[in-house]
Amino acid sequence: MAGKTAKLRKRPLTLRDVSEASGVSEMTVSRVLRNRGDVSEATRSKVLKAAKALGYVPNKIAGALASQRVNLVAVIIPSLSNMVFPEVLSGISEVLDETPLQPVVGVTNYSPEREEKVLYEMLSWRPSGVIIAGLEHSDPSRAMLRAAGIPVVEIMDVDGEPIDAVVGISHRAAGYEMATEIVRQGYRRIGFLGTKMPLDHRARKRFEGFTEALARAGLEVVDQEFYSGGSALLKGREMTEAILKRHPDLDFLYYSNDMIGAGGLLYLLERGMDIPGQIGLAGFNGVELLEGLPRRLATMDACRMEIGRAAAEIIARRIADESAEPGEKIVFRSRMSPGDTLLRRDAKP
Amino acid sequence: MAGKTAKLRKRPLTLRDVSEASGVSEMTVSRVLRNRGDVSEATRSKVLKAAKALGYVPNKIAGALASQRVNLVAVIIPSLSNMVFPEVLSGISEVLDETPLQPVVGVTNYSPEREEKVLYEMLSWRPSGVIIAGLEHSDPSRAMLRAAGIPVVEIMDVDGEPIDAVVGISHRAAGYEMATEIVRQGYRRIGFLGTKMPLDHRARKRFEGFTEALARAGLEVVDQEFYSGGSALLKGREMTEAILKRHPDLDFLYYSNDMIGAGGLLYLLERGMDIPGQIGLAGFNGVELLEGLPRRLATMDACRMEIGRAAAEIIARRIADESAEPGEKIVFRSRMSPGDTLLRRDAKP
DNA sequence: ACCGGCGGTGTTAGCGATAACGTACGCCCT
DNA sequence: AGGGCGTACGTTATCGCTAACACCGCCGGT
Repeated sequence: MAGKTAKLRKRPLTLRDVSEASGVSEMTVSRVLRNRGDVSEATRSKVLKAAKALGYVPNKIAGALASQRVNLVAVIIPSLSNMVFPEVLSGISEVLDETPLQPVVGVTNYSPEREEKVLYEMLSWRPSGVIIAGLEHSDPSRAMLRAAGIPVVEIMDVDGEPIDAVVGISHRAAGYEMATEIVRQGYRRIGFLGTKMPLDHRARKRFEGFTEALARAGLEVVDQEFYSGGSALLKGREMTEAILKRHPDLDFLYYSNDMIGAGGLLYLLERGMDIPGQIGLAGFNGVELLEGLPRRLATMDACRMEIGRAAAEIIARRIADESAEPGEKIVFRSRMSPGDTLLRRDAKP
Repeated sequence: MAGKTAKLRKRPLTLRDVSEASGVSEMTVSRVLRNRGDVSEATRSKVLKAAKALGYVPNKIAGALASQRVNLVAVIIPSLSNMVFPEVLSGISEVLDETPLQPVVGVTNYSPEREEKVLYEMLSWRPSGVIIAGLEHSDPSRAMLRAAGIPVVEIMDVDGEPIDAVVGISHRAAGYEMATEIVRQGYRRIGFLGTKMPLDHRARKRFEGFTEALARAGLEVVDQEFYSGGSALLKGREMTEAILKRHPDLDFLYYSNDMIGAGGLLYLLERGMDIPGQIGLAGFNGVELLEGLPRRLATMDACRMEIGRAAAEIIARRIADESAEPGEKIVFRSRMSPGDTLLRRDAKP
């Protein structure tokens, strides 16, 4: 019944094998496998049967070289353990799933050198487009992106000079808005807790926007505390303890991300602090995790899924239509969610 | 000074452009760019200068086709939002970074159909090896993996029939061991809370091992509660509330993962329950997050990083040395960490 | 002086697929 | 009957790179 199906072969299968097995030319097999061009139903099924029997998997390497087309989109992000990026990725996947395009992910660990290397590797596969986190890249990286001659979408952040298209939120504005609200609610002695990473430009921009708004109100950050590595939740606890030890009179803590914010929240609740009366808290990101906490931490949504979707849509459009305009810019508005850790004295009655 | 560097070109750059710019043959350029074969220092630097000036990025598609070598390792996992898999990935990356190999990730969302599709796509790029989560695959998937003629490492789980090599822990044993300890500590009315996913075979195996150990002690799970989707932490709360409403007399809750376990823990602490006296809790995975919680949840480590590393090492070895033995099997031992939510009455005084 | 060997470079022939064009055949219409 | 046309295929020529070998000085040993 069987055939030479599972036989251990030395030479890998090619179109030729399928063509011989089904008695038609390689070209016809190629047409069948790609659903392109006219093939009669009879030969189509004959070919498909042969291909399946042999267990043939087309060689996209050869296909891509011949057709000068690669249905890959390079997606370059700093980290996978941040929870932010997997969400962006699923936004991208959702959109690309409806197209022939496929995302390929590269991770830079927030290192410009690695970014450059990863980018080089990815571009050497001649992807049809690039989605890359951030607007800050090394000169060689920018040069490569420009020279690649493919659509490039920089995501997450819009505060800077894009290479081509850009989709994101203004982190500077997000920090500004949060500080404004904090001040409006009457908090005055404000501490900041964040990552040590000088290369997390988005966290930096949030902080800059934050201090700018404080300055406008004649305030400045009373004290700061930084961390790197380790369990963010635990670090949030430790940093909160440390900063309050130095300044027990702080009445607000602004965390650069929700995870350390959550750690701080748990710590303060255990201490029986009055939140948000005695002390207010806020983070950034709107992570799903927060929903299960004893109190909802004040935060701002980073629009992760939307950013992913929008970026993928730009890429898809640009690839489908060569003449589409480059340089598109989409700015999402980060929504504030005050939760239970920020006073809510309404401005208007 | 400049040159025709950033000129907007129609025809993409090829080796030929570099070879013309530097006055040597394409072959020599190829040798320089790959650091292979003897090239004099003079021509080497000449070529490198020209390549850099042009902004040339080699075309791996053509290279791979010509050399019949692709330094990609397909990594196929069910999900990125599970935290487990990013850790496995970093284990893999760490090891592969020391080799010419590069991981390429595909995500299946726990769907066998998607797994099959993703696998097909990846194999069509002719990777040098495959690392794939789980031992359960559709027949066509197994056939493809076998027919690919490349090293295959199935990871996470060792309870089943591997295709080639396998690296993981026994989830059945992990469930068994946890149940044994729970019983040994005197708990008797035990509830189970887990995911609804019938396709998470590892969670299922843990549960099977768990009930088997209970059966041995003449016990069975008193009640169960399942969820799917949404914030795991929140679901953990809700499920805990639900199951205790039905059975207020439960004295132990076994969660199929740490995240819902953490939700349950927070819920019970708020209720002022005596943990682990009145009720004990345990999860599975050993996620970093737990370190920041008010109490340390009892859990078992899934050896994620080690699994990633070991799998990558097998792949690297097999690719470096064609004659290396296939079918290797590495079983890690999942370590129990009783934390603060499981009584600790030692067996021996 | 001759030869072998070696470092350095060029030549030739694919790798496995697809684009573009070519051809055979049947069918309808005049 | 013959022209015109559309369908269903086959042929040929790349795509950009590398393996394998050929080549060519130049060196030192005998």
